[in-house]
Amino acid sequence: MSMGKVDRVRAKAAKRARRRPLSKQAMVDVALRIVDTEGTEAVSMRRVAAEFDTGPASLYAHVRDKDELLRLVLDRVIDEMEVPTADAWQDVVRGFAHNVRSAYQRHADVARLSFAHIPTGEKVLAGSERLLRAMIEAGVPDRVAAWALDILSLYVGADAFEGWIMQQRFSHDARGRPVAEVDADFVASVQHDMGAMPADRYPYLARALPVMTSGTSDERFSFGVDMLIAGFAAQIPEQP
Amino acid sequence: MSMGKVDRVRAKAAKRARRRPLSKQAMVDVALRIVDTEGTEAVSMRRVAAEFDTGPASLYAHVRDKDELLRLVLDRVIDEMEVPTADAWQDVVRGFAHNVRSAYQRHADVARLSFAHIPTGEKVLAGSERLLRAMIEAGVPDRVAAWALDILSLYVGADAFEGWIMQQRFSHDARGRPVAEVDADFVASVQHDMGAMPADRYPYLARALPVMTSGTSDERFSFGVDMLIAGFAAQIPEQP
DNA sequence: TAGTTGACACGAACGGTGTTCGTGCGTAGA
DNA sequence: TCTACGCACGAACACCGTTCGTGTCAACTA
Repeated sequence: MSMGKVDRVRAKAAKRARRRPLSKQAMVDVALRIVDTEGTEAVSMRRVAAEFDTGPASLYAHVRDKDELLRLVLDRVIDEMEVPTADAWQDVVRGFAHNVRSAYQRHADVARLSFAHIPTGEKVLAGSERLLRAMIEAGVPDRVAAWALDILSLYVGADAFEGWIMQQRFSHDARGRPVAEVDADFVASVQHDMGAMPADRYPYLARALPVMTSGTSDERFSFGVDMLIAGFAAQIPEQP
Repeated sequence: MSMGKVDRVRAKAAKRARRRPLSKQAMVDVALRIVDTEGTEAVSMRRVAAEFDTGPASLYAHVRDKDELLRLVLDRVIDEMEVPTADAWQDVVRGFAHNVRSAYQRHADVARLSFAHIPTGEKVLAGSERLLRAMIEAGVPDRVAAWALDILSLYVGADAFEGWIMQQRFSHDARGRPVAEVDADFVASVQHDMGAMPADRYPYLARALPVMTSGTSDERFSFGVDMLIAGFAAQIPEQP
């Protein structure tokens, strides 16, 4: 049953010819598919390599690090964003935030990778340019516009990441149960964690807790963006 | 040279008597010290166990998970915050944000653990209560106040985490070199990453890039908080 | 006091992880 | 035809989180 040396070499060559070749692109494809189905934590060099019928060492010819691979994944995801096209600067800001968030949301917890990473894809550059132009032309000071871009990116990434974690927790608990029930359970469990949170010592908190989870996550996100927009708007100096 | 059984048992007993006993508290102490000196990624069950002269299995009698241990670490850190005492609601919000951030900043990248975790420490409950009361008494609607707490917590955590990463990157590059030079290098490297970022295609972005890194990280953070405060303020309905 | 129970301790092992080293193959240029 | 050189990759290193089964010891019961 054992193969001779020639056979082994031939089988190896055939295998290599059959599968698609390694490349940065192809590796990102594979990694992103893993992210989509199982999240960023499930990506491992061995796992990616296995999809190419090889060992992990092969990947290091194309990529310095696991970190670099994940950064490439994030870059690809973020370049899925649509460039906002609205007229009013407020709508441009809203569109930017919404579109970046949508891109993240399509890919599990990929937003986890967004912290302290300055993206450089075509789309996100165009989107940022659009946002800055809209704000500055509306009279927002340069500094405010630049910082606004920074803050928005941070907020969007954080929201998308937190949203994914929450969704995971929910879908784990909720097996076809009614939403209201799951929601009530959540509030109850938080109250329990807070040590029954004596309502006489923390009356406002007790009152706020059910409100905090009211509304959809989309509504809460939009609310946050609108709060920031209102802040930016207040920075426009009066016209003489 | 080899020990008899009796000797081995005696040595073991002596060792056990000498070191301090395992407990949730003590484990959090050790884990937090590791976090402070080397960051959250450096915490491992083996490492913590080694500080008690034992193997990793011993820890599982006190803690369900590595996750639980890290959550306990975060809870301890967050309970270092000072409860804001200002009068004006805006200053309460500012104080809350600043104090939580300070607690995070004292402990490396501990803010990484803050996402989707609802803290339950005494101090943070008191701080939240104070914040909610200040806002609601100022006429902010319940829903806005509750969501404001949510958004602030998210923003503070994200800022502290990002700040730590940036600081790491800086202190790695900057070995006693003048700050301005390091800063210029940073801008240059970002520009390089952006594919030289043609200034004719992205004029606003090119202009905004140096501005984005202007000011201290504290200033940028305060700016963000003030933007949110302005947004919240705009939600106070007019008095009849 | 003798026996039992239960909480804590922990060595060993399982099945993973990222990364490096040394070697080999195959192709492009001299 | 010979020589480099980029890519491939098996093997190994030094870790990781977690579980299992056993061991030990203190406190409670009879």
